[in-house]
Amino acid sequence: MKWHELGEMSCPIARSLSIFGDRWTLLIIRNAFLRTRRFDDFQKQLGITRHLLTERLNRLVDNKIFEKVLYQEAPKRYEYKLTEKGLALYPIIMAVTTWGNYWHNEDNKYPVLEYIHKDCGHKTKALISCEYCHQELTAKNISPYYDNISQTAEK
Amino acid sequence: MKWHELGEMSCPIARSLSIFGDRWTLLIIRNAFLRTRRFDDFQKQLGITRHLLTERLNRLVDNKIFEKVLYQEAPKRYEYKLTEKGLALYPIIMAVTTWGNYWHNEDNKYPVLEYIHKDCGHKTKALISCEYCHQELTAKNISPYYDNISQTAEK
DNA sequence: CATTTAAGTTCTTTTTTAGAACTTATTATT
DNA sequence: AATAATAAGTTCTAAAAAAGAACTTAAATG
Repeated sequence: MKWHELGEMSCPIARSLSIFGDRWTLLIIRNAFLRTRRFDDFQKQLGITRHLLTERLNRLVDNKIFEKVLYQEAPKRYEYKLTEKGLALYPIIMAVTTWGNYWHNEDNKYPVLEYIHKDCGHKTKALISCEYCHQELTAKNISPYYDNISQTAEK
Repeated sequence: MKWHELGEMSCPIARSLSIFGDRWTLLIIRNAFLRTRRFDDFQKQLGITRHLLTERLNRLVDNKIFEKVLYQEAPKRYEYKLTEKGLALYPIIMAVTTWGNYWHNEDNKYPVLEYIHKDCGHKTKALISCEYCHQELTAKNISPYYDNISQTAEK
C-alpha cells in the first residue's frame, strides 16, 4: 500500500496519519504551538532540511492546517499560522506529551513538560474522559466499532 | 538531524515520536487495540511489507510497547501483545480519532468512528479536560513551559 | 506426498531523506 | 556605491528507507 492512499480511507486514524503520520510533521506543529511561524525559524529550531520543510509546509497548507499570512510586501513574505483545524490538533499534542512524560521516561531521566491551564491557573495535564459520565477513559473500558475500522484492512 | 537522535531529546513529544512518529507504527498500534496480535494478521490487514513489519514490531518490542507471548511450541510462535505502556497509548489514538472524525472529514464524506464507554454504556468521545477544574482544554487556554521544549531546537 | 499455515528473510527497484550549495529580492552596513 | 546580511525558497548528489516479490523453515493437514 502506498502512503497517499491512506488519505482516502474511511478510518479517521488512517486519514489523520496521512497528514501528520511522518517523521517531521508533528514536530513542526508542536513548534507552531510554541509560536513559531516563519520558515527559517522552523528550520533552525528543528534541524530539518530546507527542502523537506518546504514540502511539509506546503502539504500542511494544502490540508488547511496552516494558512499563509502575508507579513511583508517586498519581497512578499508569508508566515505559517495555525488555522482552527490546526489548533484543534492540540489535544493530540497534549496526549503525546502526557504519555512521553510518564511512560517513555525511564528513571525520570528527562524533565517533565507541563502545561498551565490559564483559566484556573493550575499546572495540569490532559485528562481523557467520557463526555457523558466524565470518568477517565482507558483502553480497558472502551470499545470501538470494529466494522468501520475493518475497511482500512482491505487487500 | 538524524531520526534516532530524537529518542534522546528532553522534549517528551520528540521522544514519543522517535517510537511511533513514522508511516506505519501508529497504524500497527491501532490494529493491536482492535485485538490483532499475529504477524500475518497485521500484515494482511495493513498491507505493510513483511520486511517493514518485522522491523517495526521489533522496535516496538524493544521499546516495551509490545511483549512477545508464546502461543505455540513447535515451531515456536509468538503473539505481539500490548503492554501497560502500550495500552497507555489509547488516549492518543482516541484524540487522533476525534480530530479525524470531525476536522478531517469534509462534507461528512466518511463515516464517524465512535467508541462505547463500557462503564456507562454511552457512545462517547474523548473529552480532554483539566485534571483540576475539569474544564475542557484547548490550544487557547493552555500554556506550556517554553524553556523545556527549546532544548529540542539545538542546532 | 503435496499443500497449507505462520513467521520471518533476502533480494532488487523505487521513493524519500539528508546535506550542502545556490538563487532572488530587498534592506542594512562599510 | 559596493558589500554583507536576511528570508524563503530551489537545485543538486549521496545515503537511507520503503515497496514489492520471491524464498526459507518447520510443522500440521488432507
